[in-house]
Amino acid sequence: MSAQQRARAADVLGEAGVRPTSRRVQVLGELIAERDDLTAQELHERLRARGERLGLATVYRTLALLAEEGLVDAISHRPGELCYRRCGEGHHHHLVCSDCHRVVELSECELEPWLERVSAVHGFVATGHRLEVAGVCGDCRAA
Amino acid sequence: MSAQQRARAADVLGEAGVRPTSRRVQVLGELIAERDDLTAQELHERLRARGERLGLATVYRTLALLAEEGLVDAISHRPGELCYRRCGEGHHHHLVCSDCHRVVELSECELEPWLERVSAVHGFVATGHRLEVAGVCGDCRAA
DNA sequence: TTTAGTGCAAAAGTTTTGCATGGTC
DNA sequence: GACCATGCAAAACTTTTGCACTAAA
Repeated sequence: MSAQQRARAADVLGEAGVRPTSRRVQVLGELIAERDDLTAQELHERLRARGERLGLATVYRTLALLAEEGLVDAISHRPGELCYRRCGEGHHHHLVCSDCHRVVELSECELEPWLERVSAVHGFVATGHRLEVAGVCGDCRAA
Repeated sequence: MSAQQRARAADVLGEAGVRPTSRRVQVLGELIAERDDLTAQELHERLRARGERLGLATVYRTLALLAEEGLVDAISHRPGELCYRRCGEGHHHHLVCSDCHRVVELSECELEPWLERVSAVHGFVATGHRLEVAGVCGDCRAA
């Protein structure tokens, strides 16, 4: 993680009104540097491997905070395991490669009108939805 | 769970080529009788409350088997917790009430063409998708 | 009799919590 | 000094596994 990423992470935290402690900067910075997603355990291992003596509980607490502030997305590919990713703003879904776990954001979500209509048929008012798309990316198909 | 439900559960198991043991009949019968969904723990508690001395591990093993055979659906509302439900055949999604957990099947899924198109833009080949819709049902809105 | 299923207990794995310590305003 | 964040260890919780025992084909 470069100094630039650390500075950007600190900025993001500051703008969100979250105190930019060194641990939070490290965790968010790591997610900013990562193209795909990471579990709390993976994040912890990476930072430990760099000589950081941070606790696993801190990683969990930090990720929960970042997710609550909307600074990162929590994605669940498999039950019993939450992954975190620094994503763009706004409503979107994820396209994930089953092989290499590469994540792509899909921002062109056209589901709302359909969902509202279908929900109303069953007497429901739709309040939200979660879509996860699995696929195989170009690199993995070539290999 | 009535004798009729038990008979139906045994039929369903037999048709799927799964040996209809008494435990499997009980677990599937319970899911057939339930309108919404149940966790393994809830299922275990219900059957224990009836005086059945079945193990929690058996419930997990049975549910995994039923899900693999396509006899029940595994739904994940919250990460870290799998729910099971006896659903209709074919591809569908779930509309779940955030208040009472009532589940409705949505069978009119029109996502495939859109997903294939959007995936291709990113070099992916879409292989599957999971959509969970949250909402509030009529009963809960009235209350 | 041979195989598959089950109960119980222990283990595994992830996530949360309690509490003392340390850092920050 | 007051408050928030952190490390560490223990606990909580869901799910899986090992193994002896039982039931079924």
